[in-house]
Amino acid sequence: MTQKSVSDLRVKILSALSDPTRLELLEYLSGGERCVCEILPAFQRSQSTISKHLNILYEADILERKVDGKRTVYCIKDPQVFEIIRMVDSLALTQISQLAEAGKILEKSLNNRS
Amino acid sequence: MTQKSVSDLRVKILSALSDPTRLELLEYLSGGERCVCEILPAFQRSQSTISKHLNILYEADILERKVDGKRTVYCIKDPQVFEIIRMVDSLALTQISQLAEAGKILEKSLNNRS
DNA sequence: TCTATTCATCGTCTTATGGCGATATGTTTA
DNA sequence: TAAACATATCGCCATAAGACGATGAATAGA
Repeated sequence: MTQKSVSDLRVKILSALSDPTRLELLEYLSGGERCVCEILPAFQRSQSTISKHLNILYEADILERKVDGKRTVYCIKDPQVFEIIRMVDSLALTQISQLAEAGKILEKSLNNRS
Repeated sequence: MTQKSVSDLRVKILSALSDPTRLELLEYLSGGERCVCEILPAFQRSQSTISKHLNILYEADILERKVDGKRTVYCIKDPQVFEIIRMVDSLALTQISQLAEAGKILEKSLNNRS
């Protein structure tokens, strides 16, 4: 049973991370906890949209939420999530540099042709 | 420009990983390169579906593809992708154990109540 | 050359996702 | 208690994504 839960959670976490707005939200929250009214002006999205995104990250257990008076404060639950993102970036960078390398080789062979 | 590319690729990679079938495909391919006709019987999905999933992983630069006669062989391009998945699992496990911990505490307090 | 095999792609359907405005809910403040 | 504020949620639309069967294209073998 735990096995199934882990693979479900795995997909849930990865799905939550696979959206540009949510990645920006995480980056924004890397500076520490913020209430929604602070977050909103930093994003060019409607309040309902941001709220929904925050909730998706919360449901995936990536964000923590605490209600403080009439405000709701969100923060990163486990900074390990940034390690994941960094690894993805690292993979992406490897791909890009390989592409650039291929580009150079291609260019060189095109020049040699003339 | 590279900046935008990295964040695009980041989302592309994460999206590619956020599907249970594709994660299973990666796991299956962790044993080494396989042609599609080997992969198919291992999955209860139509040929077209598997082909599409493989293509998504290929487009995200996670899989490599080589045509060999009438076969197409897929393999993991960079094993670092498994590091990413392991980190996600680790995050998921932390969440589950925290949940279990909370469950115990709740149970204990319920018992104490009686 | 005809046939079978292997795989990608297309068309279609259904469901999921992201976006928004409007509305509901709870909380301070006047 | 009324008004203002802060958020979540609802209902809707448009687009994306996953699934399948059917078709297409390439290769291998008879």
